[in-house]
Amino acid sequence: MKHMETIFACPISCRNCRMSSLCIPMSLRSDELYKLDQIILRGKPLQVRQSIFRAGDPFTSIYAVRSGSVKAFRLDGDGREQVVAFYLPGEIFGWDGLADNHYQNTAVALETTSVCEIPFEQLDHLASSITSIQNYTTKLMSREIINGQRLIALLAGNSAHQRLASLLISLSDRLALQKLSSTRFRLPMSRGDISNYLGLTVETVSRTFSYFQKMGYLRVNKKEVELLNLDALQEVIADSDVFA
Amino acid sequence: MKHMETIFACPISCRNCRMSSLCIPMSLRSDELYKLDQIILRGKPLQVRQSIFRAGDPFTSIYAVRSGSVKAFRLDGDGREQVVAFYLPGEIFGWDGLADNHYQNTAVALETTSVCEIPFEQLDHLASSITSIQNYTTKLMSREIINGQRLIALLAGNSAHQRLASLLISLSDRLALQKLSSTRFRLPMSRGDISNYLGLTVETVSRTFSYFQKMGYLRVNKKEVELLNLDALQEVIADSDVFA
DNA sequence: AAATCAAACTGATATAGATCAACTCACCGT
DNA sequence: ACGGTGAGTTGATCTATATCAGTTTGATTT
Repeated sequence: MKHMETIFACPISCRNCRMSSLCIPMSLRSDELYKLDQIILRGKPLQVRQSIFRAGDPFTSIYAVRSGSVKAFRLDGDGREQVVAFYLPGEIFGWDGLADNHYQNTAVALETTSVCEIPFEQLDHLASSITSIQNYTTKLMSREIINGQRLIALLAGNSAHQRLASLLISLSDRLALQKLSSTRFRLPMSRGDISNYLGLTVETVSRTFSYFQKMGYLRVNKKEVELLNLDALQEVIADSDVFA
Repeated sequence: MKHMETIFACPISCRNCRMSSLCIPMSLRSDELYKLDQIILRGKPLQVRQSIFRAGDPFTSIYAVRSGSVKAFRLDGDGREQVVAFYLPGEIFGWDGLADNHYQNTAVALETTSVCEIPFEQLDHLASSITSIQNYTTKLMSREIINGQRLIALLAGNSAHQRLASLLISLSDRLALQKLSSTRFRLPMSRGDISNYLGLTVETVSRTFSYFQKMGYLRVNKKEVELLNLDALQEVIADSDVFA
């Protein structure tokens, strides 16, 4: 073991993972963390468009994003894809596979991405002795339900401007959790992914970016964005046009 | 105990509940079911519009619909309500409260409704010794995540016709699980609830019902519907207008 | 450096569904 | 029985966003 550590300059474990304060380790004592660390699989980084799992694959594991980002989508009736979530570092995905032991979604890397694979059977076994793991995974699933419902509300009741503003604020908030800049960042997903996720066309997304820029709310150039006026964006979201 | 049973003509327990084959009991052996039955609270029926819990209330329990039906909605920014789910007999709701120990949604009865309250702390305690309960609740949450994602896909990528057809087919399928007619039933929710849930206006929902009726897909009168051509409705859903 | 290609942006036009307005009907209380 | 109230329906018009049609840009190949 010691030997291994001398070979690999930077052995990867939860202990030295930058995301540990956002991820499952957050809820664990040191001895518990050790046991968790033992079951986690860390493969080589994924390339853009490489899939982590595909809809229909047998469910084996949940995954945590270590670096990079992931989109999850359903294949809808015919073959159209419908993006249902984006995942950033520290976030955990794959719960959709649990209900009937097969993933319902496909998860693919949006950029060069590292994920931690957490075999569910082993996690579940750990959970039976470490209640904080049980509690935490349950909370994670509840959080996923809430996030889904938040998106449902966004899609059912909001304009294109509100939808895009919401996504930008959401990304901003989640980057802040990672101690990264919440105002200047690179969008990991394409305009096509954004429009699909928000139930709009690419043209509308593009025009809305242009509009926000014209209004001085942000600066945008391809995937680089700088949010210049968070309050204005919040206001876009809040403004139900009850009083037009 | 025996005494009690003589007083109440029909003592309510999971054992004689018509929904037991859809609900948690489904996964349990007889001795396990006994323990579950002990912790479940069964209050008097709720009247229309009565709430089971409200957004912000401390999380205590999950709930199973015994009879009647329930809508769950978020309060969005300002005070607008956004319906995120409908629950029918045998279905379980309240998972949104787990993440941070407060319900995110409000749940209200759409008609006279009986629910079983399952105190979560006690359920969780049971789950630590009865693994089938643990497994089943986890699957229920996963199912809730998937249902949310299905709705997201519906809202993001489908027309008014497709959305309403989807809801009707979903209700039909769920009624079939209850061994009720899947073609003739009473909608428990108002046009307003339907339109809110589907991200449409009441007028559009009404017109779409009329259109389906004109096409002979169904007969509708207020809340009574009779589905006359399931295949046609399925086709409405499937038809991506790739080829218009 | 030229050629190719995909992503993003922008303009012109079309349309699904929203909005505004009126009407019907069932139900409720008096 | 009689007005009142709210849910649902239907019609006329409006508009946010889709669709169609380029153009620009930057990356990749040759």
